[in-house]
Amino acid sequence: MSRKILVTSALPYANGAIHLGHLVEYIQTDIWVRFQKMQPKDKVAECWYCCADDTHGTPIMLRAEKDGITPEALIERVHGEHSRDFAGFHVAFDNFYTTHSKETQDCANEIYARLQKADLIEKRTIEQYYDPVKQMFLPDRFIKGECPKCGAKDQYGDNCESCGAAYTPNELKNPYSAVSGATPELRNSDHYFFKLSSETCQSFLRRWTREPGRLQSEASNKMQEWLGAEGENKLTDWDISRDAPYFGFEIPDAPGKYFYVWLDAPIGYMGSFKNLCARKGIDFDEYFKPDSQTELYHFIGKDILYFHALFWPAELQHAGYRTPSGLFVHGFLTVDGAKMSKSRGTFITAESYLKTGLNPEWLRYYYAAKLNATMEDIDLNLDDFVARVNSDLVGKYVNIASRCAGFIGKKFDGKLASTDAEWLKPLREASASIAQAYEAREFSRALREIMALADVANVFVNDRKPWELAKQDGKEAELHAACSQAIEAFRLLTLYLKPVLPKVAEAVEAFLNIAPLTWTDAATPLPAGHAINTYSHLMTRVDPKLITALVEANKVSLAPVPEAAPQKHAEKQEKAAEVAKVAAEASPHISIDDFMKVELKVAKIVDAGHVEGAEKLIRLSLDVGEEKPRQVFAGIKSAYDPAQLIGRMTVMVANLAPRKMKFGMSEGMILAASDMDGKTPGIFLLAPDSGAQPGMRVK
RNA sequence: GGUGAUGUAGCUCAGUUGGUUAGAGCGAUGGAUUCAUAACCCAUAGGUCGGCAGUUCAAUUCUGCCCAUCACCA
Repeated sequence: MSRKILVTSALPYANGAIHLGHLVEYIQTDIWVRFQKMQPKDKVAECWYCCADDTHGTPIMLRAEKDGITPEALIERVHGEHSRDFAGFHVAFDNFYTTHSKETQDCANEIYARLQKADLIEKRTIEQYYDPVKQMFLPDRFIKGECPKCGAKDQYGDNCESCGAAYTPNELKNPYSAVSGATPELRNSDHYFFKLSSETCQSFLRRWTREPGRLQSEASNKMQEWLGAEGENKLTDWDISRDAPYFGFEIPDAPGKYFYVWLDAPIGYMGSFKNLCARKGIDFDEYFKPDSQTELYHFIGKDILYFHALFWPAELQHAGYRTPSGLFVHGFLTVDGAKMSKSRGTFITAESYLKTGLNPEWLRYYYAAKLNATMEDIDLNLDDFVARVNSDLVGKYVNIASRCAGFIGKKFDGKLASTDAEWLKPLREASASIAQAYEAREFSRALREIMALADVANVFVNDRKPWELAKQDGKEAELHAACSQAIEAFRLLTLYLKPVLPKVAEAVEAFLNIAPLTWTDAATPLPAGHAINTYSHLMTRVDPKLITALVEANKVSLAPVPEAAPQKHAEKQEKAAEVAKVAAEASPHISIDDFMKVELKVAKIVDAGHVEGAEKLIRLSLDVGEEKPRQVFAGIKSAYDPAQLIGRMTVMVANLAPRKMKFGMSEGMILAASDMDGKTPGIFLLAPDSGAQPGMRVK
């Protein structure tokens, strides 16, 4: 049966620029889609590629306010920027829409209504911080204050970037609103929850995530982790509503309540497709009805697997729609082996790449050469980028046409001889395995294979020595044949590279004077007598100076703390990297004050026991002269038997931020010595001399 | 702390259902060549397959532990 396929890429958030990290996904998807579109209709009847800007949520609302414009104006401006960037990298959406659309709203309302009917929506009252000045409830990331554990100032409401502790906003000391600076107050509010913890969702997801083809094995493992063991209910209900003021869709019959942005984001896929259907006369229901025979694939990054593999299929299933055929999850991009960094200039925007004058197809090729079907991160090594593009694309591939076309033009009036030759057979037959690699998203394998064929073609030209034949009388036919065959090889290589290099392919089609190449054209050689056009160079080499310029253009001086805006994945990463960098550059010495911050106390082990399910941990109860003994988990199981520990004295860090662990709270840390290089085995607990009493300060 | 992943030549990556000399491309070195925007071709060097232990006649490949990096969760 002929396939009908709908493909999506994740929706970029409408408050920031597209950068090279985003592009991994869009280029990956675009290559896959272009490959599908090259297939004959009896194989792939249609393949649609939909995406949209993700336009809702508090950050958009506040950003617009800061810029002094309406959210609608903001998202329209960003939509223009995003469209420009995608077009610049030849990402060919069939529809790049917006979640702020009637279609998305209709779909969201419909899904919500059906979930209500299925008894999967529940209203609950929750307590949340409210900004009395701004008159709005504050998301966690908009509440700042002092870390309850280490006292660091200006920490976000969810975790401390100074000591790493995680907590709830209510625990922050001296909290203030990052929006207005006012002291927030706790208020009650009704919220709507999607009952993800329900039996029906649990059992459905357990089944769904295990079905073949849905998820890559690593993603599937991850899901098992989130779902927990059979019978174990690890999923929690999902808060899908937000209070006004909020930029989004108001929930029907719930004035002042809005759908949380993450509810309508995936629904934006449907909205975008619905919009496309209306314009192209496609049958929307054929794609989204429960027993649909069409295929639906979402390309996403591993950071949003949670939303796409849990909420999304559960929603669709229980709202009476089909679920995705598969999720294609990719890893993150690193640049020169490290997270993208603004201070290093490796947080590279799509716009700056194009403006610097780099060819987008260089990047498409480089990414493709690195991409496979796993969730592994891929690294953009800038030196490697230059070397690889120059040698593969210019040195090998383009060179074949460049070294033969001249003879055809000058000596044979641009007309080809027969291209029927035995040595071209393997090149033609490679079509099947290359197609298989593309289909399986093993792009790196596909390109390795293609480049090996380019080597074959170059060796062929070398062996035939057309430059010598050209000087000898009576060798015209041989020269004609050799060059024509090499041109045919070049045509095949172009065909195979077309999903990756659409613009080069277009130029080659013009040069060869042929119709747009499709996958089946591999079987039909250029006929004898076919006239080709004059060759003009198809691609230049990467000038390393451009890379230097690009990095310079993206360098941002290590600015003070960025404004309080919730951060999408990459920025968050980038920021964490900066924090780590600053920490690493700190002086090798600490002051006495620093040391005194650590409160060391003598502790008596009053109880000790094994921890079920932990390989290294022992649970300790420590008397430090306080009312109640402290519970501490220590990774010393390999060296100590709990029974022998009871009654012993040791030293603990008493003011370490308590940490919630799988097995309970750990309220401190005991001190033990071990060889950091691992040469001498063993762990050695510290103990005070006799006479020390529980609770004594150590300094 | 838990879970998942990754660690193979200077760089980027293949590969091994355990089996004689571990591969490719780039880079380096030497040669050949001059049709091709110095591209192409041939050759050479370069690896204790992260470390330690175990299973085995045999381990880079299996198992365990450790180390490093990344992510997620708590």
